[in-house]
Amino acid sequence: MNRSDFFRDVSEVVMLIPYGRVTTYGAIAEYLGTKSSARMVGYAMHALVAGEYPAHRVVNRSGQLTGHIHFQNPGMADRLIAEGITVIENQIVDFNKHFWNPFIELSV
DNA sequence: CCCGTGACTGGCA
DNA sequence: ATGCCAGCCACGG
Repeated sequence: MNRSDFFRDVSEVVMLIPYGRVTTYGAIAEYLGTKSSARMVGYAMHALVAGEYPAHRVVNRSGQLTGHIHFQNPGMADRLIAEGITVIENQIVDFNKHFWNPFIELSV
């Protein structure tokens, strides 16, 4: 799998995240078979923010909006709040209640 | 070509 | 429970 494949796959998974749900960099990385490259998933997000992808639904393992800096206009938190998710200080409240697991939801 | 820098994470102290 | 550390690897200077 080359870089562009990876980026494309990441964008596909991100696109599948349901409204009002969130997932993590690691979950996506693991789903794509590159478990140890969660960081690359984060890197791939740069390309997605510019596009029509719900990149705001991807947070870190503890439910923190570590990528909020890369959003403008509606901030990352505002976009999530708009979807019914409670966010306090860049931290999602009841994170696991909103967590979307690619493995289970896409029944691999 | 080498080096520092991350939207990260699991494991272990 | 909390915090630190070593892998991780594409990019830009």
